Amino acid sequence: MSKRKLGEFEELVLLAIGGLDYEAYTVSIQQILEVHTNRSVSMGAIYTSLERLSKKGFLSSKMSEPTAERGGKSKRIYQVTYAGESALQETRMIRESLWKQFSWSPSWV
Amino acid sequence: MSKRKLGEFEELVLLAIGGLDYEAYTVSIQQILEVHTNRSVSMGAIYTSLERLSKKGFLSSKMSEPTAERGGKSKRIYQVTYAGESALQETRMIRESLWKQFSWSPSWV
DNA sequence: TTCAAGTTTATACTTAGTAATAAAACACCA
DNA sequence: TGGTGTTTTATTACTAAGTATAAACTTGAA
Repeated sequence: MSKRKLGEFEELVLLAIGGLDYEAYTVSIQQILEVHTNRSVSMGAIYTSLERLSKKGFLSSKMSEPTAERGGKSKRIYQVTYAGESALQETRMIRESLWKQFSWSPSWV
Repeated sequence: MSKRKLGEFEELVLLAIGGLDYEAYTVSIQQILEVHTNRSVSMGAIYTSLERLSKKGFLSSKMSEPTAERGGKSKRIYQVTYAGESALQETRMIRESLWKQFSWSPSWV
């Protein structure tokens, strides 16, 4: 067992995939992320993130059949593994426990 | 506006400081983080993070008076700025909206 | 003058983001 | 029917930003 931590973008990618029931591939992930974060996200950024997440065991994937539309080449479909889901839960817990203490006070500077 | 984003560790540091009312310096931040994350955190990691966060305008700081204990030199005390607080809120919102969609399904692999 | 409690710097490693290339499939027309 | 173009997607190579470790420096009380 090694590092198994989540980067900030990796976390968003995992969450996006978890919301895309069996239909998660680079383009649909990109769309979801752009909608939720309200900023543009490049395919390459997603791709490298997907690779790392797969290596860490947080994602599994398989190639789909090609579809009968123009340019409809086969996609690589991703899914969050059990390990991925627990990693998400864990970082969520940590942040929540810190938020409980949090109180913003006006600055003295 | 600017690209002011938060790294995963930067976010934890900000949250920790927000919970340490006027008493946040490197060592107390370290303690809080170790308690909440249950893993060891180095001073240097915190320090570089504090620097970046200050440059981004998410933290302000001042030196304290020395204390009367052995080795009690003056500490640099940090506080979350208004900008820092909103950055935290924003990333929290994004994650929450993604969690709403999230549903983990057993793998097909 | 020694030592504890801090801060700061140097450096290596990991994640994130950009840009460019490659490949698979359908459309369209000579 | 074969070739060229266009769309959709995957992949790789490179650069920038963030994270981690370790060691060096500073200050002040004992």
